Amino acid sequence: MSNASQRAYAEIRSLILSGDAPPGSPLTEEALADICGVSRTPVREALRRLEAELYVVRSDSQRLLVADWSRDDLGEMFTLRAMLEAHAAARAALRIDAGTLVDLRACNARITAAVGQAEPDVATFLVENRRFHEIITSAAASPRLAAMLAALVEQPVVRRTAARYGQAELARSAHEHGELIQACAARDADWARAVMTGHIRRAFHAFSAATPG
Amino acid sequence: MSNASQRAYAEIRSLILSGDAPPGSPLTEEALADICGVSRTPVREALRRLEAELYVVRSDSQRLLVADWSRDDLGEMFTLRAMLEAHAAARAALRIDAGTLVDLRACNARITAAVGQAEPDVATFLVENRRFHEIITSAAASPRLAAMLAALVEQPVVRRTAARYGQAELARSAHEHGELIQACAARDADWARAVMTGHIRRAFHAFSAATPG
DNA sequence: CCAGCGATATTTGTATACAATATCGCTGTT
DNA sequence: AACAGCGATATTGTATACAAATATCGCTGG
Repeated sequence: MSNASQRAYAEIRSLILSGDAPPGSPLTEEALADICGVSRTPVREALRRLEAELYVVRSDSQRLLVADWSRDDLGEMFTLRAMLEAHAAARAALRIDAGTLVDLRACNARITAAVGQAEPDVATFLVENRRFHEIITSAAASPRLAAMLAALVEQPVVRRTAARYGQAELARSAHEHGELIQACAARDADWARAVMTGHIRRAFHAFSAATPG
Repeated sequence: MSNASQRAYAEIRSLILSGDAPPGSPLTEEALADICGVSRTPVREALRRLEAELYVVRSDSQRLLVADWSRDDLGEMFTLRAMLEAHAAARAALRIDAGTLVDLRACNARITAAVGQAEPDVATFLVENRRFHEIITSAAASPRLAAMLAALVEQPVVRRTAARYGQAELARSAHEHGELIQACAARDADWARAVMTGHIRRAFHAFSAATPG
């Protein structure tokens, strides 16, 4: 997937996640091509990928609609993410090298600094938190796992979760990251798995509490 | 994905899984278009999907190669499949309806019959085994889970595993299916999860024993 | 004989044209 | 007024043409 396709993918995905293209609204290739400033061909490739990732669904005969994620869907996404990311953490604990461990510590130091103040820097938290989880996933050294997780980690979902977190919860999140680093340094896969499972499931409950309906 | 795209997908996938296109061999769009009797456009769509499912990988600049699955890759695939399919079984136990339970029993009755003889009918076993697992996955009622599992269940891998099984192991497999049906009928998610986990992991070890290198 | 380089050829990426199919609205009939 | 049938329109699916990127191979110079 090269230039135009990737831009189309990012653009359409952003339309969906920002809410500009609300659930159930139709996505026509030509309109998207206009918006993205490319032809239909790369738009189609982007749509096929979004379809595989269940961001869009096919309605009665072939028309594409923005998918509508129910409360149950979101719960299932969090559960799958908890399973897969915990598995990634366990693998990472067994495989991570010293240099990556240093990166992880540095990353979490930035998170700790961002949330240590009375008025936490949520923007930095979001960026570094994402990076932290990416490092873990990458250290798991399983492209298949990484691909599955990529379609499961939604920044807007994380954002809503973080918005619900107060300073205390953000700090606890950073603390859990620290414990995960300890588990990795100790090469303790079970420990890492348990910490990550709790980490994600707590996020799920915070998200649920923040979500009406 | 309509007619030509789907045929291209099935055709190329079959080329890869049959070994006609061995690991590492290059896949050029035009050649595949000739083989499939369609133009490059549907071939490209098929390749994008195969790429997402990790059947093919991108080499140095943009050329596509048939992926080479290492022993570790296969182990990771089995582990992921065990996790996800066990999760599917747990969900299925909570959601399955009476009619589907009847289908499941009928399916496993055919499996039991096929493997009950001294000379087991492996072909029937393979067809009905696949159907059995599909029913469970479908009863889990999670399109996301179903999509993830679809890319993980390789018929050639299952075939090699079954080929390694003797009559006793095939019969045990059928028995495990029966236990899974019991767990579902009892609405016992933990039981279903445990049975499915063991079921897949045993298959993995049989496969490993059958695989040189 | 080998390294570096450039022309050629191959291959992928993107746009566009065309075909097939479904949707929607209109008209005419009952 | 309601509905069937039909035609216009919109949308997707496929093929092809062209552009850009990349590899291949032969040439030249050392």
